[in-house]
Amino acid sequence: MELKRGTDGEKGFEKVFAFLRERLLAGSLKPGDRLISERELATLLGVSRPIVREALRALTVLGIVEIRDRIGTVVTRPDVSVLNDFFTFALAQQADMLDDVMQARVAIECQAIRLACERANIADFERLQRALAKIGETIDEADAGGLADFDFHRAIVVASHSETLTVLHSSMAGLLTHSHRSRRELVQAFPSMKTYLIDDHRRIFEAIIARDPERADATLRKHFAIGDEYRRRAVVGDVDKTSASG
Amino acid sequence: MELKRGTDGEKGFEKVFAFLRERLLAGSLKPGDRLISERELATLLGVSRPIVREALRALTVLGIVEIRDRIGTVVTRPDVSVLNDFFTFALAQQADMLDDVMQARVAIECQAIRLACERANIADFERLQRALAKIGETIDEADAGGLADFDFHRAIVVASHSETLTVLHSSMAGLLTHSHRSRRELVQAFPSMKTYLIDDHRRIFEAIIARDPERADATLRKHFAIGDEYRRRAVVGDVDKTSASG
DNA sequence: GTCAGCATACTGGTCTGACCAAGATCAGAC
DNA sequence: GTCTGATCTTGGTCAGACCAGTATGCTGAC
Repeated sequence: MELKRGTDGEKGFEKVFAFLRERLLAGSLKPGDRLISERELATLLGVSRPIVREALRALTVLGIVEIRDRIGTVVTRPDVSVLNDFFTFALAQQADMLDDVMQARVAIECQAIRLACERANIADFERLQRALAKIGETIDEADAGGLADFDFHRAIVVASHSETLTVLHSSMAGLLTHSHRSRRELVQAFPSMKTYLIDDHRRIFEAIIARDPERADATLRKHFAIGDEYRRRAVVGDVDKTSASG
Repeated sequence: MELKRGTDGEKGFEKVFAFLRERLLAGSLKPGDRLISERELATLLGVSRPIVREALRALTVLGIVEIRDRIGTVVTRPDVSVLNDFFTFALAQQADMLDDVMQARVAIECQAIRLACERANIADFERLQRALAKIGETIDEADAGGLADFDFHRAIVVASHSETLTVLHSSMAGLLTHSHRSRRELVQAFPSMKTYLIDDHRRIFEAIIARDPERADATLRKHFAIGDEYRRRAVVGDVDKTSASG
């Protein structure tokens, strides 16, 4: 990595950032710790306060520290929001990335569901069941339905008890909700989707209950594939109730 | 999202950040564009220059813009380094996260290999083949061997032609190299690993050549599982040449 | 002795204005 | 028309200042 040893060579910002990074990585600065004040840091490193603020702000957007007004700067546990921001920006500038992100989402979820089969506990099962029920109840509503769909999938990832997977998954949350919602809007055009949505999710749920990773993965994968298929058909205007297309 | 409409309410930093974020997300600021100068931005938004710098610095660490000394600030294509930084920091503070990250790595790679089966071209095949050969050549070297191993796996992800997967994968590169290297050190203790390493990678390669996603995924997954198994046995000192354990 | 209340030191949040070094630009010399 | 150099502009940084609240501790009342 480009972890330059920061004795003196760097410019102001780099110096402060490297200084803090070292402590952070070495563990001498742990979550919960309060940093010394901006002024002290400035004099300590021989830079001006604005520079210190730049470094602190940088760490803030990275979710490493939190600047509390009139309190001080404290080290926080790494947060998701960074990835969220990143994906948000990245996506805005490359719309074609959306399909890519969906692939990543599939990757995360399929791995999560395998872990979920091993690690899920009663609470996870209950959460999944509730989400499943909600999907059935909101099948005709685009907004609520999309949310229920999203909740179910999130419940899968949560059940994996893997923080990293959860973080990655939720970092794509913004995009996923869009996707889920638009999928629900397709329900109007594709009545057959209702069965697909309900049955698929139920089958996925059952596979987790059965603690069968292979089946769960395969079912989930198929679920995504069918969703893609519907979306493709929607694009070409091939609706199953032979209505007019755009 | 917390995309507050930034007319005036926010504090200085938020105001500038929100202002730029809007342009970035709306697409009026595209990669390659040069922002107006810090001074102009400051007067335009009614804040001081240090504040503007904070916002620009924040965007910099997010990999959205690049501040070029004495040139100006330009919008860049979203970069991996953010995720790299994030994972680096996150991992430093939660060592237990490493296993989690490995799970994410498996997720990414298994998805990537499926895509690779569909999308890989001749160049990808050749890259894989070269990496495979390298693995055979460097089987007795810890460093070079670890690198060759890593290259092969990266080649898989590259062959998926999915930028997001590639980004995610390489963001975990730092950790993966460690993992690959320590695995190679195990080779000393487990002579049987040589066969495992070479044969497994070859089987993976063949599955991609055959363009069989299911087989490729399954083989890769098994590959990881066996690696885990070796690592577990190493921890408990169960070496296959009945040598002394630590 | 205890506790409320206020003064003060300290913190982040921000601004102003200034200086430096070097790329960018354009006028003027050739 | 081209080349060169002064000037403008840009980022990089600093110093010092003010504000608004927090935290602390001292003081005085009880």
